[in-house]
Amino acid sequence: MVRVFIVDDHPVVIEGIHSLLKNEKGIEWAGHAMNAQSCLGFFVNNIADIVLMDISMPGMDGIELCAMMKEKYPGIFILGLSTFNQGLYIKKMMENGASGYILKNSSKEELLKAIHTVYNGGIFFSGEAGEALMEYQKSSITHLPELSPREKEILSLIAEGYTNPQIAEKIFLSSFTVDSHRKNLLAKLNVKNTASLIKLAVERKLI
Amino acid sequence: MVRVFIVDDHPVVIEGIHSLLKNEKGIEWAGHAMNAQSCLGFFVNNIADIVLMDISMPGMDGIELCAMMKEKYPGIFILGLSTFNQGLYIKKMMENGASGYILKNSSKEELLKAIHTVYNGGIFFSGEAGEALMEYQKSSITHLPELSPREKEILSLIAEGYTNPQIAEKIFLSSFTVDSHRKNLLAKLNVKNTASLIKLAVERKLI
DNA sequence: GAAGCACTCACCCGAAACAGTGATTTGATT
DNA sequence: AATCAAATCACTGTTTCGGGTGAGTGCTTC
Repeated sequence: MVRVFIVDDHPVVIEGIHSLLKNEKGIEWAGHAMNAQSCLGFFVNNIADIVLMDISMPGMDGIELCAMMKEKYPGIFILGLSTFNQGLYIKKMMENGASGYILKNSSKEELLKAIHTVYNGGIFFSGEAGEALMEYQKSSITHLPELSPREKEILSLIAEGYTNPQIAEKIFLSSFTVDSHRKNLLAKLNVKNTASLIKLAVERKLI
Repeated sequence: MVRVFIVDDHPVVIEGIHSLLKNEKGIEWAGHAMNAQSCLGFFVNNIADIVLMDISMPGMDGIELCAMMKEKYPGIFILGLSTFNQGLYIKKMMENGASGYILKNSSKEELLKAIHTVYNGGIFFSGEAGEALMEYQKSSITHLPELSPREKEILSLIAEGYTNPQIAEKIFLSSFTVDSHRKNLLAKLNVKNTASLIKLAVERKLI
């Protein structure tokens, strides 16, 4: 019997997850709290195996609460809970001892899988959250050099499919100049051709 | 019976629209949420046909929420809701799959017309921004032609920055063949060069 | 069996991109 | 005053891209 507790400031989420789990065998509903203080209060006299914890809450957020809970009760597994993929927060929560992270709009199957995985000492990420974390790490490792206004402008025009001579005509420059900027873009962003330049630019929202 | 759900952080707006619709035959009040999280929570266990969605909300805004909702529940139609013509936001919301947009101070008649239009798969706009955005919607609705497996493979390799000869070597083809596929990609997707090809591919998640 | 599509290969040619090098001007910073 | 970065322009190559055209194979569909 896995005792599940939930901390979330949104009644609908609590209700939603409660109703997903209430008839599930092997799962016992330990209770819920709507903020960090209530959660800490609950665990003075009670216990649970898994805490589903919202990452963003008024007052103390999930990241802090996660650290406190793991310090006081190292045996309790914490599963981060959020509506959207935020690589940075996911990473911080993991650093503070969480065992995984799922999206609030996960399916019942995914939720149960997460709970059982974590209960058995595993790590669980819902697919999209895992991707977000990896994406975050990828982008935080290599932080991009600043592009000058002119370079951004030309980058956008390249992405729209204009050639050097066309760009030159459009913004009243020599095509040599456009070419220079283009080469600088390749060098600055450390890519070898237009294809990878545009891929990087779109993925990293440079345009 | 059209089931209508509303997401808005202003109680007055919820109450106002509720009272406009509650005695309307053919309309069923599915419920309301005051933020994106609650909305997503609601749809874990419930369903609706139309979601009236405020464009600007604390936390996750309507634009993000719209994208998530359409991804998870493609059959639900979303109608943007705003106090005035916010061109940029409306455009983004349409890009994320909304079916239209109405002003909060619309008349009952206009509201009903919007609901029924959208419920039947149409696009509805109130306000001056309507015409321009309809035009926009037409172009973004154009669905992309299917790419063959080989084409997808080569598209990915192009995006990774490989040239034709490099791709040819990598997958044991003649560089002429790779070039043929490349030209077919440009033709099929109706773009004029590598830059716009890759931009389209990344934006539309072809790779 | 004809038609259609995916996949393959081939060649020509002009345009564009990429590499390398070097230079001047201007405005901000120190 | 000296330095630095951004922005501008120029020339010379080589490589790659992109347009056009054509053709053979194999597999599926009608």
